[in-house]
Amino acid sequence: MENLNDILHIDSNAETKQFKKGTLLLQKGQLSTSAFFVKKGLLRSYIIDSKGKEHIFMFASEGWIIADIESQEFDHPSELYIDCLEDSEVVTFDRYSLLLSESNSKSAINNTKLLYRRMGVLQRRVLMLMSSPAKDRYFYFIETYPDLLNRIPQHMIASYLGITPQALSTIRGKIARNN
Amino acid sequence: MENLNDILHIDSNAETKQFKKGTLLLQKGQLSTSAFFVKKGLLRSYIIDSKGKEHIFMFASEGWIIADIESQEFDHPSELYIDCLEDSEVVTFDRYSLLLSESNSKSAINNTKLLYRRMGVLQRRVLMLMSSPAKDRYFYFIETYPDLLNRIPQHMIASYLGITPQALSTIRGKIARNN
DNA sequence: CACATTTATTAATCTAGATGAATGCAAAGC
DNA sequence: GCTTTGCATTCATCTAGATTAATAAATGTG
Repeated sequence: MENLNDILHIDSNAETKQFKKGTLLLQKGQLSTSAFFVKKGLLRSYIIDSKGKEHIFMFASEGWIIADIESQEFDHPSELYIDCLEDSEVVTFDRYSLLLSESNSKSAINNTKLLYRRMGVLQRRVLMLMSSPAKDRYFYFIETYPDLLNRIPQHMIASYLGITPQALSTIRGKIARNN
Repeated sequence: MENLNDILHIDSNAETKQFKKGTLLLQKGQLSTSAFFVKKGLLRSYIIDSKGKEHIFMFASEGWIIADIESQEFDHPSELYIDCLEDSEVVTFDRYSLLLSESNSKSAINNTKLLYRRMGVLQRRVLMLMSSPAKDRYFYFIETYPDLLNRIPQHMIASYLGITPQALSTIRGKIARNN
C-alpha cells in the first residue's frame, strides 16, 4: 500500500484508529478537511434529503479513500455523512497533505492516477444514472463490486443505485424467476 | 492560463486547431488518449444509448478540458462522442503528458487541484441525479452555468439534466406561470 | 430465553417523467 | 422567395419506480 505510506510519511497527524460499526466520522454541517483511508472494514458516505431519505454516494472498503470532496473543494459545510458499516480501522489524514505530497514525484504520479481512476468511476456512475434502468445498474454493481455484495444490506445497495428497497426487491424477484 | 502553458510546454505534439461547429473530435469505439483543451468555443461529450437516445455528460467552454476519462483509465474503446457546439479553437494533447508534467511541482499542484475540483462537481452531479427532482436540477444548472444558458439549445440542457425536451419545456412553463 | 429491531418480500395505488403526435416558428439552404 | 430542417411548446397516454402498508424471517440484545 504505497499510497498509505506516503500519507503516513507526510502527514504527521495521520494515525490509525479503530471505530465500531455505526460510528459517525463526518456529519452534515461540519467544516472538515479530513479524508479517511480504510485499512480494514467498510465505510460509506451519504446524504439525507429534505424528506429525510438517505442516498448513498459511495462505499469504501479496504484500500479506498473516502471524503466529502465537494464541500472541501468549495469550502462549504459538509452535506455528506460518513459512517462505519463494519468495525473498521481507519487512517485519518488531512486532505491538503495529499497536495503537498505531490512534490515527491513518485507518489505524485500515483496519487494523480488514483484521482483519474476515481473520475472514471464517477463518469460511469453519472452516465448510468442518466441512461440505464435500475435493473441494468444493479447488474453493473454486482459485476463491479462482487465482494461488497455480501457485506452490505440490500436496502443500502438500493440506495446506492438510486431506487427504493422495494423496487430492488421486485427487480431481484423478476430476475430469480427469469423475466 | 497557466495550465495551458504547462501543457504546451510539455507535450510537443500539442497544437491549436480550428474546428467548425458540428465537427466530431471523438467517436464511440475509438481508442484514444487525447484530451481537448478549449481555448475558444464550446464542446460537449455524450453517449448514444441502445435506443438511439443522446445523453450529454458535460459541456466544455473556454478554459475547460474534456475527454473520455473512463475509457482511457480502463483501456476500453470510447463510449463517448465529443463534438463542437460552436466554431472552436482547441488544443489537443496527450492525456499522459499531464501525468508527466507532475514532476514540475508548481503545475503538479495546479493540475491536482483541478482534478479535485472536477471530482467535486461530479459528486454533486451524482447526488442531484439521485435525490433531486428535475426542476431542482434545472435551477441548479441555471445558477451554476448562467453563461452557458444562452449558448446551448434547450433540448441539450434537458439531455444534460437527464430528462426529455418535453419535460423541460413543461417545467419551464410551470415556472413561468409561477407554480 | 423472550422481545425489539432490522431486513426482505409482496401487493395496491400513485406520480414524475417518458413517449408519441400535432402545431407554430424561426433559421438555413437553395 | 419558398421550402426544408431544427427547435420549442402543448396535450393525451403510458410506465418505471415511489409510496404506503402488511407480513415474516433474521439478527440482536438484555
